[in-house]
Amino acid sequence: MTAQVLNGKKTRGSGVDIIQVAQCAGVSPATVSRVTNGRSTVAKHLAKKVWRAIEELGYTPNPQARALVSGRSRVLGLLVSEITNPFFPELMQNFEDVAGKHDFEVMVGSTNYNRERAKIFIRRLVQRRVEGVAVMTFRAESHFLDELIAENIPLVTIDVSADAARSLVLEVDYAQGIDEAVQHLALLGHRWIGFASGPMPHLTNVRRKDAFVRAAKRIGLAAEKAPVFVGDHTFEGGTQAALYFLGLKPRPTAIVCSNDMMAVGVLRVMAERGIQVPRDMSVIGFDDIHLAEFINPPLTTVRMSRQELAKAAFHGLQQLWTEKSPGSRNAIHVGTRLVVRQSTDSPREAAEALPRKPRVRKARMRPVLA
Amino acid sequence: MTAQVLNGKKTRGSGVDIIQVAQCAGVSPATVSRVTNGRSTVAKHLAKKVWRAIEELGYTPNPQARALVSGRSRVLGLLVSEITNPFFPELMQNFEDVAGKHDFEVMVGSTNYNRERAKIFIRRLVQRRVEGVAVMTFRAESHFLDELIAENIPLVTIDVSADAARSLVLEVDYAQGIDEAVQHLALLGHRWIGFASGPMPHLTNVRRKDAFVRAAKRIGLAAEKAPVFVGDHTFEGGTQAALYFLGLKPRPTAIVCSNDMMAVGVLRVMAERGIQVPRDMSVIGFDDIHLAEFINPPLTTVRMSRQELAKAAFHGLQQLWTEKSPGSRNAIHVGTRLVVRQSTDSPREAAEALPRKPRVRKARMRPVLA
DNA sequence: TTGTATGCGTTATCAC
DNA sequence: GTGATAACGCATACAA
Repeated sequence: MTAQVLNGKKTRGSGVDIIQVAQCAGVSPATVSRVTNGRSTVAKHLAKKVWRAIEELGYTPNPQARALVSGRSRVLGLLVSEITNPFFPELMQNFEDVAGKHDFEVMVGSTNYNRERAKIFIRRLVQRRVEGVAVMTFRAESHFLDELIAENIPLVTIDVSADAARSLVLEVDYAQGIDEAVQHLALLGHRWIGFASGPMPHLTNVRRKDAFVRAAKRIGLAAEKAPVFVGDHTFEGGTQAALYFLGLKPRPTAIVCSNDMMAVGVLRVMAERGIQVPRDMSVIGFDDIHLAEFINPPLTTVRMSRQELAKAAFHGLQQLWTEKSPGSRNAIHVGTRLVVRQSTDSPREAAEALPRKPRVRKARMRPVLA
Repeated sequence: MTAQVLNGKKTRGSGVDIIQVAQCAGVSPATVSRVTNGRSTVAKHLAKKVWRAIEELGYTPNPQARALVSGRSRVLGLLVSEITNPFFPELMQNFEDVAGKHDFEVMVGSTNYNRERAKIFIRRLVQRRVEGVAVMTFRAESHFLDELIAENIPLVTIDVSADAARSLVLEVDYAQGIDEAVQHLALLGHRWIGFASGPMPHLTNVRRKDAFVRAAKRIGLAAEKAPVFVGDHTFEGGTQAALYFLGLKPRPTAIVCSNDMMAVGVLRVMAERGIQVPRDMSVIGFDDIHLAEFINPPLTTVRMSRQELAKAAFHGLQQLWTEKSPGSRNAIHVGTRLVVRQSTDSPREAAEALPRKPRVRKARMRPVLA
């Protein structure tokens, strides 16, 4: 029963429109519009009166009318690959937060690695006239994006450029965190480290693996033949990787995983086999999903900041909006870093085998053979 | 370079409007509108021609224009309490899927138990003229909803009614699954079972706890003094609960938790103390979050179906839309059920103490004292 | 059954 | 700086 009828006219929703505000403030609708849009060409005292009227009437501009006349929907798209992967919800929230601060709404869609789902979602995006899309899918499934590209919608992707005029790529520095991970292990005394990779055609996984191989080489460990198992970034992939490494003749003393879910799978196998982590085997993940600190033992992992990623994605879109010529565009850099928890330690036989670098950060190095 | 200029007029976005379609099909705009809106009052052969024109020109109706003239935004709101709780992303996806099938977009917001966040999000909802909101927050924070109620926006809540004209409540049948859980434990031979509750003023937690107490009573176990620890539905709350139950004089042989995160906390404490689950302690969770099957050991838990919940929420809104008189409205029922995994087993001393029901489903009952 | 005309609430283009 | 006024793209009341 909140002033549903005003001026003999039914009011729906917020009910009050720009004309009523104008009347109440004693100005023209145009001036009200200028005020709500932050145009600086309005006299102070008039703006004041307009704001007062807005306050008094509880006026909120109608977004659909605005969008219609301005051609800008103030809606963004966010495409992720699987919402059940804890990495993404955090990313979504951070993206929505930045977007919201700039008065954008965001449509989120999870492909679940399903081509059809992606297509349907993208269709919805163009139908709703989104002003930009962040494709946070870590896959080069750019054929999904054809419709977006055809509509000339600004696009921000990860790792691999969309090959479109109005697009921009976020370059994740995998090497940074993976270097830290390998050095961390080397310092602990590990000399034979396995890498559980994600599915191989995907660029992001190639990069993670290459970063590992280079890091291992650089550290002087495992020469060029660091053992690599190609999994699929799932829990099951992790169990398979664990089984593979456990079967190796000289068994690795540590496993670095291409993502956290695989690390969780590895942990499960170790637990089932009675192999203590980290005493008998060190494990490192990648992503730092929420779960990483709740699993047993808490997972040492490489963190890729969701907040940084979200901000970079939004700013990338901003860049594309304000950009005149699609020329001088440079990729946006996103860092990674190691987070040490409790799934890494010195290997049991390490202390005497490697007496040369006894100094390890914390006092977590165990006494010999104890 | 996709037909950006048509008829000497710059086309933006999908570019083609209802008038062009009308011309192309040789009918009036009104007829095109009737066709796209599925009005049955259009002659078959004309509709055919219209569809052909739509196809040919790649026409998609402008949602903002539609919303403006019809007064219906085709946008819904979804409010959850914390996006990092794996329960919610699944719920979100399911809700978006149902909504999407009916041509609705959904704005999701996570309060993170932060009053200010909720307020801000709700303001955005009314500004965007959402047609309905699903409040899946499991809390009676109805003061958040005042603005929604004042705008007379259809509201679906969980457990506790919003006390608004156009609202409806989803009644989750906690007792159903919790009964199953307690009976499952009783069948395994447990007679002294602890309950780790969520924060107590909240109705949902009261209901879960009451369901447990009643189930325990009904089963004839633990008389009326089943031990209850009031935690806070977080991982830490779970560790505290575990410590509490471990300190009890006759130590419970099983712990039922009010949600999965607490169960995960319990599991962690058990692991740290070297207490084997399920051999030395059985643990049951509630929710069946994704993580439940990946934790060690996989968690026996009560599943509350996200899909069922999402569908119920949407159908609730539909009901509110089509409803004439806000009278004959009945709550929507949502069930729960036990999912048995590997965190439950017979207590060690059970077999001789309770010889009466030796038959347990799978062959998971251990030999006495082995 | 189909077409014509009006209006939805706002921004933008002009004059002033 | 400020105010009229014409779009924006569509649904719909009404006329035919």
